[in-house]
Amino acid sequence: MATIREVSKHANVSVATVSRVVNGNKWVSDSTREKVLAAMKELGYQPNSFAKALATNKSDTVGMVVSDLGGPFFGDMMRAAEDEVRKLGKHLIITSGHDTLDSEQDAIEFLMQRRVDALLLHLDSIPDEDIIKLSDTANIPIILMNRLIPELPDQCISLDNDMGGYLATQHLIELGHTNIACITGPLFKADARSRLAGYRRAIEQAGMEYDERLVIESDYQEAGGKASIERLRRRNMRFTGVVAQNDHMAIGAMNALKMHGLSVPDDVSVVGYDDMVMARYTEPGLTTVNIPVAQFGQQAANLALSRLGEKTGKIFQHFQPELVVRGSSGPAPK
Amino acid sequence: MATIREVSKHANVSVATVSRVVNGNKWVSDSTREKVLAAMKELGYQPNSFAKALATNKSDTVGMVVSDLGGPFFGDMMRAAEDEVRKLGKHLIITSGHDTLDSEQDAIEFLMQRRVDALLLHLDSIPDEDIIKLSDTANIPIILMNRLIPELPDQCISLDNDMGGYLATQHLIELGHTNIACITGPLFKADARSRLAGYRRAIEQAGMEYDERLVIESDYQEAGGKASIERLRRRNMRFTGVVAQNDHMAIGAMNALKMHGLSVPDDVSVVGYDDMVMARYTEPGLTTVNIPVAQFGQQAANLALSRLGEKTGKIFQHFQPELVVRGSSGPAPK
DNA sequence: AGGTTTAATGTAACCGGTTACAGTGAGCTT
DNA sequence: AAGCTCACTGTAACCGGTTACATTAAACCT
Repeated sequence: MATIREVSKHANVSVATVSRVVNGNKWVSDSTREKVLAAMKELGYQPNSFAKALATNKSDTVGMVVSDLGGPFFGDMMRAAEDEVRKLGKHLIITSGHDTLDSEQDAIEFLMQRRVDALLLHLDSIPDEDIIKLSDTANIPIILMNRLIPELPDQCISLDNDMGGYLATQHLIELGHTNIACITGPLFKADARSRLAGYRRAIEQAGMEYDERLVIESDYQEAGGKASIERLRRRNMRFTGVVAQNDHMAIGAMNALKMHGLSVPDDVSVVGYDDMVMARYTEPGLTTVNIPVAQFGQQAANLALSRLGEKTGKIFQHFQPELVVRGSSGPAPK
Repeated sequence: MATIREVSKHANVSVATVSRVVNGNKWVSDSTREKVLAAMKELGYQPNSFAKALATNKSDTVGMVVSDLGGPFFGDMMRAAEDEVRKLGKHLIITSGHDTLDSEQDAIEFLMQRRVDALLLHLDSIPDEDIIKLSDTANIPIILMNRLIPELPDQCISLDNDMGGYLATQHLIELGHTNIACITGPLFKADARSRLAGYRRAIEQAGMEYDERLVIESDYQEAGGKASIERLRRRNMRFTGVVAQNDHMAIGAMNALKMHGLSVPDDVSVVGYDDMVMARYTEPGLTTVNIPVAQFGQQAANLALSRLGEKTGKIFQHFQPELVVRGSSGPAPK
């Protein structure tokens, strides 16, 4: 692999001149530039990115941590972020946090050691304080995706989860439902708490009473959704609507309801959250709340790049969810 | 950020000694090691990976090119590959080839410039010859995923697509179907051709005649599956079974059949290929051919690592698909 | 005691770029 | 013609590690 010095010998110029040509510095005469370009082409010269990074202390690399490299949710986010980053000739290094505290910390350390220029983080387990500390000590832009940390408002790309919970619940209320259950994610997660708050707000605003017995804390898994229906039945709670805090649980709930001979949506309406691919394919199609996942990735990347002074333009940081109505929700039975 | 020289001053030793401690070289006395470790901790020393890469000409990084960062197919592959790579303290850099020739070449060039230690490639558009050339010139391991290049058999992780096509078709034959249509992917792609060959083999082996009019070349998209059913009907072909070469097209086909008032599987049986997540959620569940996607990623990573001499053990390179029977296939109607 | 081995450590060149600074010569001013 | 710009180019230090080789001192022969 040819080095800059070989190129400089070949073209009869100094290394500084070659470097100038490579980096588009204007203080090079046309004839010299030609010579250098010819030599570069002849030797198949490719600059060594490590040497460059070492000398400039910049890696032209953006790091991203996601909870899970699989999963359609993150796929769209990664794709969108990579598009933005590569437009500027930079790389995206993606690592997985595997949804555990250790692994998330490990992933961040990994990327910091790689001296990424910025960090796009989707974290589930690391608490706010640690992120704030990281943001203070690391002297690179740190962007949080799908999370709102009050102390770092201008580094967050977030969704109004309260509004999402509200929309889902309000939809069922409008359809005439008066007994609406809620299956939540783990309530130590902020998004689950916000969605629940939105549910409660809708209930109370409609003049109904918030009944804790209709709320089941679950785990964001399909099996959890199923189990939640069983728990509701064992509590002898009457309900004609179910707001699940994600699509997995909603699908589990639908299956459990069917298994008990109940029809969705004739007997019970079900609303999900996330609008994952399968929501379109269930029978009936799942009414759910859409999250602009690709936007998260895109705007997070743009926010980071603008922090680095490499990009200008408006950046949207706070997104509103939208209700997607399909077949799983209908008028309340008489 | 502390450098190795600062640490060496702090511990009253030379840089060489610090380097030895960091890299676990045994020619260091216990007392010195203690001193150095203490100094490292005190200064919060983190080795600069670029300096290391520059000096050793190794990046501890494996590059991966996938067609699409979204899509459940690649998610599982990436996750499995990352797991393996990180077990050895290395990084996976993933870039997207976006399913186009230019973009795939670009992604490879990107990664080569980053001096990755090995390359895991899932390529759709780059022809065999170019890959062979790349493999010859690049002096790092190049591993192909889900592709079999005859000239590079020991660098390929592949699936027996012929067998997959055969299994799907044979399944319908066993159920008594005698008129079985096939909806293929773009036939310039090798996997589509192999799957079609398997279809034909099953048909002919059962003593039936291969009828070109029952074969529709499509595009691996849901809309394409739908359109293919329309074309079959316009051709006035009678069929009670459909073998689609991926799940997207199978789902499109199912929807089209339903739209024409036909029941799946009572009137027409449908078999897909890939066993994507949604195959479980359609109504009825989609009978399909499973691809061990995670295995691809895992074994590709292991193959690369073993080529680098960093790992030993058996590696599986050639996989057999398996039929997953769900509700979309049933006995042929009388 | 002198020579040899062995363990532990240090010195300095090197990896391949960037860039501050110095230097050169042509063209322009006065 | 001397002085001054200005455009262009070169020299060499530097980024932060690795590692071949030199050095040192203690231990172990015979």
